[in-house]
Order: sequence, then C-alpha cells, then structure tokens
Amino acid sequence: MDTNKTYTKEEVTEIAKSVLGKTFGEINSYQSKIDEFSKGQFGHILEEDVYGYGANSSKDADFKEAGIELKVTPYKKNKNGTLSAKERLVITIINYLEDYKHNFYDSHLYEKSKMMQIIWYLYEEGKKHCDLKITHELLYSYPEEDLPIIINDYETIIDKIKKGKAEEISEADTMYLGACCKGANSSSLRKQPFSDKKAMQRAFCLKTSYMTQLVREYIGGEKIEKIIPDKKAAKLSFEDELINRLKPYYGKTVNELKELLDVNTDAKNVNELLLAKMLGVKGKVAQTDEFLKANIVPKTIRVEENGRIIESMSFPTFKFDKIVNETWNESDLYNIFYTTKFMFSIFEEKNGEYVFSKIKFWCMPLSILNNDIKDVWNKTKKVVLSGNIVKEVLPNGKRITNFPGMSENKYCHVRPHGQNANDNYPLPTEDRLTGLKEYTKQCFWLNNKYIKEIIEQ
DNA sequence: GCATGATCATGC
DNA sequence: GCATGATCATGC
Repeated sequence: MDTNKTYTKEEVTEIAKSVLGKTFGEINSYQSKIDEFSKGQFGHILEEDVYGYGANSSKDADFKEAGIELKVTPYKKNKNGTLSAKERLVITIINYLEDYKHNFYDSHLYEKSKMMQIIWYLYEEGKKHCDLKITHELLYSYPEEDLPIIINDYETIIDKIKKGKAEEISEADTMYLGACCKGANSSSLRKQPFSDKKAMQRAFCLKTSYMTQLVREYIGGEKIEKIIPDKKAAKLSFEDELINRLKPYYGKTVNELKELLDVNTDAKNVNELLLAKMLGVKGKVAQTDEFLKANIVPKTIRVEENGRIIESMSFPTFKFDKIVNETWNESDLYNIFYTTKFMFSIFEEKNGEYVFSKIKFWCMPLSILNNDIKDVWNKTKKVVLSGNIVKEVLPNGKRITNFPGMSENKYCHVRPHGQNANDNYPLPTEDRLTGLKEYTKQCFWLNNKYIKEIIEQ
C-alpha cells in the first residue's frame, strides 16, 4: 500500500465516481474476511482499497494536498417512498480546552469540513454490509446560503463552552451544525475550560435532518422552498430574522390577521396558514428548507383568558414491545427532545378572541431530559415490562393505569392517544389484572403547566 | 378546577 | 388506515 499517494481534487472525485454502483464486497480486496464488518469499516474500505492509504484520524485532511476530507455515509428509503439520511455526519471531536480560542474559519472544524468528498451508500435493513451498494457521490462545500447559519451554530456551541456549560450543549440548540454526544458512559467525560464540571465528549456534526435534506436534494432531485433565500444579506440570526418578520403582527386577533392576509377559511389549520402568510411562504412553514434542515417543529399554543393552557402537548405514540427493548439513549423520546427545536406560536385569549401574541423558539434542556424525562420514560418501561398497567377497572369500563401521570412529574406524563380505547398496540407482557395482550396506544405528553412556564420564561 | 381516560377531525 | 392535533367527559 502506497501511503504517500497524493491526489488532486479532480482525481478524488473521479475515483469516487468509479465506485458508483458497486457493493462494498466488490471493492474490498479481502472480501472473504468481511461478509460482516463493523460500521466503522465502510470508510476504511474506501480509504484503503479504493484510495490506497492507511486509516487516518489525524488532524490533517484525508487528502491534504487537495484539502478534501472523505466521508462515507448511509441513506435509506422510507416506507412512503421518501429518502432519509440514516445518521448524522460526524466531522470531528470537539476539543473543549482548545476550540473556544478559534473563530469559525480558523477552526479545526472548518479545516476538516471545508471540502468533503461525500460517498453515499444505500442502507437496507437485513442486508449484509458487504452487499450494500454505493450509489452517489458529491464533492461538497458549504452552500453560500447555509454558511451564515452554520457559522452562527458554531458560535452558539463555542459560547456555551465559554459560559462553562459544555455539559448542557444539546444538538437542538443549533440549526445545521450540531454538537452530538460521543460515548455512552463516564469514561467519555472530558474537562472543560470554564467550569469544574466534566462534560460528555462531543463531536461537531451535520445533523441528521440536514443530511436528509442533502440526500433529498442531490439523490432525490427535490427542490424545496426557502424562507430566506439570500442569507448573506441578512444581518440577524435566522431565529431573530423570523421574530422580526412576525413582530408587526403581534397583538392582532385571528380575525384581523385573516382579513389582513386575505385568508378566507375556517379550517382547523387556520393558524398554520396565517403563519405561512406572515412569513411569505407559499407552502407549509414546517416544510421549508430551513425548518427541515434544522428539524424545527412549529407548534401552536393557546392560552385561555385566565392564563391557563388547557391542553398538554402530545408526541407520537410508542410501541410497547419497542420501548421495553431500548435503552434511554436509543429511545424515540430521547431523540425527539435531543434533536428537535420547537417554534411555539402563542395565541392568547382576550375578550373572547384569540390574539397572536408572539413566537418562541425552545428546546428541551439536557438537565431535565436526562433526569425527569428519563425517570418518566424508565417508569413507563417498567410498568409495561412488569405487566402492571391496569390498576383498576371502573364500573363504566374506564381503566385506571399505573402509567406516570401528570401529578407525578413536573414536566411530562403518559396518557392514551389513539382513535379510541380499542386502538391498541401489542403488549410484550400480558397485563396482570386484565389478562390483556394488547393495550390502548399511549404517548408521552408535555405537561400544560410546564408549557406555560416555558412560554413565560 | 383539574387530572386523566377517551374520542373526534383532518389530511396524507 | 393511521398519525396528529384538537377536544370532550367524568369524577375527585
């Protein structure tokens, strides 16, 4: 193997093109050994067998002369025919003790990501790794319209390190560039410069939601509407820019907004339509380039005249046989809160009419996620696993359960969420009291009182 | 008044 | 058919 091989930019891409349509089994030189190889091997096979250099995690770029980093990454086809990235694209480990000294263009992150030769393979469940096929490649550098957001993300992460809060950095804090936890236990704890608290090791990454849009754009050929097409001209961060655009509408009633924006409907999703109009979006706000890439989920919140928020906020139902077989960090609940930023549109009741009062961006603080929310999840798992779901059946047929209720935890609870009580998922353990083998679909809800606290912060 | 179980309505 | 957001019903 020639470890001194150097390539030009063109050669790197030319070689990437030469493996399109091939499986990993076809391109590796010792196929007999790798019917089943580990996940980290995908990149090594490209590095060693295709480009002919040794595995490399040094500070230099993979192709130093060309200034290019090689990235091999999976995508998948969803049941509904759409494409998604299978995972986030990890760029480089964050060095808490050093990275805060550098601005974006001066950073190790930029060095490792300013130009990346991305090679995509199609992940298919149940297939052997050697049978997975490489299908697309892209010589990628940050698009001009994404760069201001990525730089702002970098600064957000660095700011948290400077504030001595490295242990609180969540992927949902930022939009496209995330800081994801690397390592599962206390052996992955690292020192940080401005606090005595140790923080979990983290890496800079392009978020899964960002990679999904890249896949849909380059592999799927999709064109997606942007809220701010020219971000270079924008002086404010994306969030502040949105708030600025919406501010003129603060304090107006729903009826005034309908009139002003020429929305003539009494449909249930009228608030969604109004928001789109206020932002000058033709389609749905949730389906714009920025919201999809950043995994921002818009939610409407209504506050009653007396200040109460009547409804708690629901999340997707969980499958009983799935939750009992997962660890906390693998769970859907953890991943929703770890990666999702919410945009709350708040409507307040005044004199019997709803007034658009403001929007607020929010993500779940890690300190709550990994304590209270985790406790509720653990208890739920235990209830399902032990078969102790039903506590009592009332004469009217209503079933009182042992799932963690609203009064047990300040932040979230578990409650039914199906078409009706007979909309069931199978149980891994028969329910002891009733002998039921399946049970009403349930989901986690954010407590209405906690939502009130969030929007008042 | 509020927690909790249940259900409706809409859109994909 | 089902997920999701919205809402109802009951009883303490």
